[in-house]
Amino acid sequence: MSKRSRAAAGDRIGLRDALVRAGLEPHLATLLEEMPSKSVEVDPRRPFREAGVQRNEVFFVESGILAKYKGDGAGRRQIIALRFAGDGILPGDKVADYGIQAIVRSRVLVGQQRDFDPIVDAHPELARFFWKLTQRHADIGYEWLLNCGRRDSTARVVHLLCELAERSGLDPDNRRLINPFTQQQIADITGQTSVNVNRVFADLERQGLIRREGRDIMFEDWDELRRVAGFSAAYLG
Amino acid sequence: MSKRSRAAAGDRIGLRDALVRAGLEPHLATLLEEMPSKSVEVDPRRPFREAGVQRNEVFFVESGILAKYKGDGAGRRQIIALRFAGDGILPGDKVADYGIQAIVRSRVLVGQQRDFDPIVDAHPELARFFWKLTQRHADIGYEWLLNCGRRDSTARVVHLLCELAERSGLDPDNRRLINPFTQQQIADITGQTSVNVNRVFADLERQGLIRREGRDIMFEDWDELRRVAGFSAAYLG
DNA sequence: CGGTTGTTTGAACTGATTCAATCTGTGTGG
DNA sequence: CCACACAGATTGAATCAGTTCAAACAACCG
Repeated sequence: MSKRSRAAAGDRIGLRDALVRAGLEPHLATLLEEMPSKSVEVDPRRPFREAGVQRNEVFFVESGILAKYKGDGAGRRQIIALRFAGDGILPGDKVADYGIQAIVRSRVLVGQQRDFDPIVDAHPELARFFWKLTQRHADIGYEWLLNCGRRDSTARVVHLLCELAERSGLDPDNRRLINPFTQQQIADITGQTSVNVNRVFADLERQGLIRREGRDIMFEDWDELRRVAGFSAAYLG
Repeated sequence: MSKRSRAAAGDRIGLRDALVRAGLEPHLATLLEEMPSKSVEVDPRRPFREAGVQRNEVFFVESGILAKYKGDGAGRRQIIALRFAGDGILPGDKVADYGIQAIVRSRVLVGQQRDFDPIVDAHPELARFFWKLTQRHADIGYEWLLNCGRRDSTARVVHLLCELAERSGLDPDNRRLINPFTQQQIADITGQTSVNVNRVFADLERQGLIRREGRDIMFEDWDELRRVAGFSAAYLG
């Protein structure tokens, strides 16, 4: 997805535009938008789709942010991926082993796999487009894995903030990041506890690297933050 | 990829067969195998491809195991994905931010992107096949993320062993797992130190859950191991 | 045999968790 | 406007899982 010049996390753009920005040919984007589907408002932190059931659906995020998550079987929860406006959650060939929740109030286009598949079959470029999109999602997943596996808790949190700034299109001179996450959600993404996330934030603020206003975050020292996070935007493609 | 009835980690099967087993139409598999390419022996734990350079190559594993890895910029290393026989490492549109190494001595078919792309363009089913394959790889990556983020060190190690048993096709009544990994590599996959991996193994053996002969591992109590790992093979598709 | 690579063990340390309590902001109904 | 409930943020104290450092040991190979 190419970078957007100015678009906050909660922005509202049409699905077609979002797909075109993501690199899809306009006429194919139109096709997808016109696919039989319903557009749904999804409340944050409420059940939307549970894991473990057969789901024959396609989702496209029109606005807001969705999270895919998995449980470890003992109540611990890991958010494994985020989907921003224009991103999709595509059906696999098996029972979905992940649930879906919204991070912020989101508008989601829900289609049926039986309507989606024929369109893809009829337009080979779509398979290629979704292949590339899946590749991008996998690459982000790999960076998250590096994050959880090899970085300390401060770096993990800051890395997520840097990624969020990139993906939600913070402009470089505007230092305010509109942070849509609760500390618990940041914990679920970065593989730690909300208590520790809170301590990390307090530390960062004490060191003067960030300043906080409510949930939002001011990047006081962008370069130093990138450094402590070991952040390089390369993996975002 | 469908399960193989009997095939150890180091087995030697033709690429074509491996691709067909992975679900590809025979004539398409033939096309890929006949693509201009060279077949290379890759030594384990030696540099094969470094991160950060433009790579216009496609790789298909003919035999053995390849690992994709990333560094955190401070010398710490995370293995982010494994590729078994029949798996491919497909080119992205950007500079590869990961390196490649072999886990065991492997035979790898190396092709050029400029030869690969036209074949895919000419055969739409290939785009769909690789899309599905990428989706599978992403799903495995997500499970690894859950592993690193939410499970303790014992569960992480055992989970990897269970996955290895599934992916390399251990048969259910044969309890011996031919383990190709050094403890350092297991540490690099599960996000911990080799010292701790060693302690985990010693614990598991002390508890009678596994027995070790050299590097290989006997599953003494398959059910209990799956339980401590929270392992369910669903994500492997 | 010597060199190299991987495994094992101990002791000290520390980053992060756990548990529990308190505080803050926001929305709701009276 | 206030009282109340609720979700999320903050803090402290105790604990523990996993790291770090360092050294010894084992297996393999030319």
